[in-house]
Amino acid sequence: MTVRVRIAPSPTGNLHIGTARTALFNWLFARHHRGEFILRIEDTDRERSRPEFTENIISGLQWLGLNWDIGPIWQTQRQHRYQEVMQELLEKKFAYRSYETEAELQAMRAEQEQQKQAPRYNNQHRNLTPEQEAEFIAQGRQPVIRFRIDDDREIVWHDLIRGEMRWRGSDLGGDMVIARADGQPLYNFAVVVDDVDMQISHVIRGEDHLANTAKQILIYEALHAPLPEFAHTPLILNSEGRKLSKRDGVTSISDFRSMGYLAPALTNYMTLLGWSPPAGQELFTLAEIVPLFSLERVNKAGSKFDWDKLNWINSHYIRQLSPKELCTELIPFWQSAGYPFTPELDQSWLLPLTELIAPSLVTLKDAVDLARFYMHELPDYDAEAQAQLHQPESPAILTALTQQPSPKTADEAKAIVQATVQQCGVKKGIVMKTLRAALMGTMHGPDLIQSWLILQKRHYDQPRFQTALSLTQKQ
RNA sequence: GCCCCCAUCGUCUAGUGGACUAGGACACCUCCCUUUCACGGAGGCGACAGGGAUUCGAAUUCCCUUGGGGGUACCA
Repeated sequence: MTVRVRIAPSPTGNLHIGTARTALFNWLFARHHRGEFILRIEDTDRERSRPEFTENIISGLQWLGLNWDIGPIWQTQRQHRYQEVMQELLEKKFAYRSYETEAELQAMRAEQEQQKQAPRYNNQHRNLTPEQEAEFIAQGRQPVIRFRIDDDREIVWHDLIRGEMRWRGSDLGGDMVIARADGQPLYNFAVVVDDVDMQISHVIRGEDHLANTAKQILIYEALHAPLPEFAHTPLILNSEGRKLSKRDGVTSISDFRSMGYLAPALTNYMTLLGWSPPAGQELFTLAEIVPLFSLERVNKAGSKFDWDKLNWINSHYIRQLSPKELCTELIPFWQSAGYPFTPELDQSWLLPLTELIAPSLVTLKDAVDLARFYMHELPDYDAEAQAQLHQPESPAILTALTQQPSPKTADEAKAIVQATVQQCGVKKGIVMKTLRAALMGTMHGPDLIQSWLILQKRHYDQPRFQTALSLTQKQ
């Protein structure tokens, strides 16, 4: 059988990490089986769908490297097809027009709730006479179209992740609306028409669709269409253990990107949420997962999103990059921080700087704070650094340093430190601390010798010694 | 309320009746490296929700309880 899967996001928000993970699993499944992956934009909800969200979804999938073979296909472009199938269902009496007003439906639900019953549609318009229909129409009512769901039906399917699934028709809430009063087709109907037309072989989606699958199977049957395989993946949960939603803060792929997460880190982490490789390794590229991926190894239980682990994976991928590659990633972050530099002209110090701070980066954005000390002629001297500069031996050490030429190499820098140790008769640690305070304005940071060499290239070292020296006098 | 799903360290997970005194990863703690921070290296802490049943033997099978989650739209 030819494998053909799809990701079907609705453009009512940015590309959500849950959608992205479902896309990822579909993509991996398609690539593993040398099948096809389709992108379908489910924009039947016209009030909530926005073009900018479609834009965000498409660029997000591209950025993650989840390329599709067919699409994007917009559901709104398939209106005529839905009307056609709708007509067929009406003619064959699988569907009918239902004339309740919103208020009547609400009243029905309220009464059911009061009687501690499950809210459901009571199918009261299932067999209206032509006269009754004419009466409703005369009243100006706009009908929805409902699909018949027989209470005594049992729906059974074998889920590729969950095994045998069984639903009673009576638990599906009565005849379901498949088209609104304005004629717009609704999700459960449009999905089936599309999946049938597009010959989708495997429907892989989140477990929040379990009940929808039962309903959709009924539509497949009415259409005499072959059933695809179904696989319902576990959900990504927030720290409270609930389905991750927009309200949980950062959940869209574009947000992760602007926070400085790398695409390979994100796909690696998302893969680990609910799936594990046979051999147990945890770090792998998309290409490495493809031959290993199978739905059999997908978990049933939901998994909590864990920033710590994502951070660890991201820092791993950052360290995998060459200084040149990493620098290219970092430049946009430095630019939006407003740092004054010219990417092409300043390679001589941007590259060593990148190499220097690379081990400290968890996200690309961390480079903004870490590079701050090298971007302007003078740093801000924090309290700790000032305290160090107020030490009795500081003036002598700094004076000695100002009398030395700026070092061009690490060896020269170390020699200067050594000479200063001799000249001032203090321990090396004292010289290093004073040097760090004077050069960096803070007592913590990347390797001091390397930092000095970068500052020297910019001719920032001597001005900093001078400034530090003047600070030793102030109280 | 009703229906459905799920249940191993704090978190992600391995485990498909004996190789389990339950393995790995993240986080956390200790030590080493080091002028500092980070990286790296070596250790440590830490889990089968509870109760029955099946079996010579159960984390693994079955049942119940408990707990958690999802769904229950003229959203997707």
